[in-house]
Amino acid sequence: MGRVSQAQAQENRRQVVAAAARLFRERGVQAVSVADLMAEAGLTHGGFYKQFTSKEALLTEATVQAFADLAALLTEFDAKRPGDHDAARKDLIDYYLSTEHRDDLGQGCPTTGLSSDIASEDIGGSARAAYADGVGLFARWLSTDDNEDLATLSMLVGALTLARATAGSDLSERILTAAHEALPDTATPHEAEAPRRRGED
Amino acid sequence: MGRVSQAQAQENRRQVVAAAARLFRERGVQAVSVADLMAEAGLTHGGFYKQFTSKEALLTEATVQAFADLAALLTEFDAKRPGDHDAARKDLIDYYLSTEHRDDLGQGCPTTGLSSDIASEDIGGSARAAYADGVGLFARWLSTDDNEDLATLSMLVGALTLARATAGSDLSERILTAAHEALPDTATPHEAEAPRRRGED
DNA sequence: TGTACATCAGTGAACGCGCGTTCACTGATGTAC
DNA sequence: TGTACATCAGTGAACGCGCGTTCACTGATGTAC
Repeated sequence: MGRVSQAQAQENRRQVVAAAARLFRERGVQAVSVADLMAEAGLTHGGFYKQFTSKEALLTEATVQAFADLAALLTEFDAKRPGDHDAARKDLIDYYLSTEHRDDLGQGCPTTGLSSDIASEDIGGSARAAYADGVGLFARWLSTDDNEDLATLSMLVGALTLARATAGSDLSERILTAAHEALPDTATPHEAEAPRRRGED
Repeated sequence: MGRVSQAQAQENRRQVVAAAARLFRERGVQAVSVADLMAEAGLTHGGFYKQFTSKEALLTEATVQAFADLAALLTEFDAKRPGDHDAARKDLIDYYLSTEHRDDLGQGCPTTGLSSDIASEDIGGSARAAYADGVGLFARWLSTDDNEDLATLSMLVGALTLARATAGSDLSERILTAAHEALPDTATPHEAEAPRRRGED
């Protein structure tokens, strides 16, 4: 299996980044090996360093990718409620605090899913910067005016984090419900269907 | 260096659990080796299995210990405001959302500090159960009446999680401030001094 | 109280294992003519 | 369009390393008498 076309190489690279964006959220950076990531694209581990300088560098790319996917999801929510951002915001909150989202780490919000791995990264590093950019984007979308809603974002991230860590206890669902009811003007049963995300490969 | 007194053995064990409670929060379970933990108590790694059945079993004990420390801290907050739980609650929130707490992972809140490692544990495992118990305890303390305040807890955990992951960006402080202002009846500048925690060894 | 001996907390070498990264090699791709 | 050759994406063995766990051993502790 010699050289591969530039288009194929680019596609392989894309798949590795997509796998990282998913698996890093699902299991954490340390629990996913370079070999695991390459295998997701149907490759062996040796070629990894033809595409990436290190596993850590891939984390930055995966973070950028995960937040790009989130941005696309937010756009989708807006598209379903043309001209009514408040309704889209309400829909997003319904989805965010659903048990479906709680149980879907790989495709779930990178703000929550990557927080712990990013917190372990060096201050000043590119992964942290990509993460902070993504958080800013999300917070701005959550605002009902032209600011950013960091308090709502904190509530969402905290409730999802806690619901995941207490999954299996009845606290888990009660946390999601409590957070939902505490968010102003969005106190409705949270059964909204989640928009389908684009498939990964 | 042969056999050691039962009192000394018990004290060594206590120190290893204390080290785990601190380092697991600080760096995460995977980033702390059995040798690291034993070294904190001045021991070599080989004796670990005379005291614990596995590293995972130690996580359960460390979780219990970390939440016991949190409970003691909450009691301290109450003791400083005799008969005025609401004031104690306000003090706790000031501390919780301070930059000092953000930067003090090892001694900081286990609800936030252990959430990611606990989420990776098996559902039904003892570490998860210890964590859920601790979350319940904290949520009950946060209530102004006899219930539990899971929404406030979500806000606190989310803000601290985000502030830590965005440390180095100006978002970090703004998240702490925004969460503080969003919590009802506690909107004051967050400069409260933190109670001193008991030393570790 | 003193003695003989079993206990067992702690030591340090060793185990098998998986990791991130490197590297000589392969052979289809891409290009210069 | 066809040919000769340089490029380089991917392979798979190998590197050094650190991990969780095991184990034969040590020798002070704790106990039975």
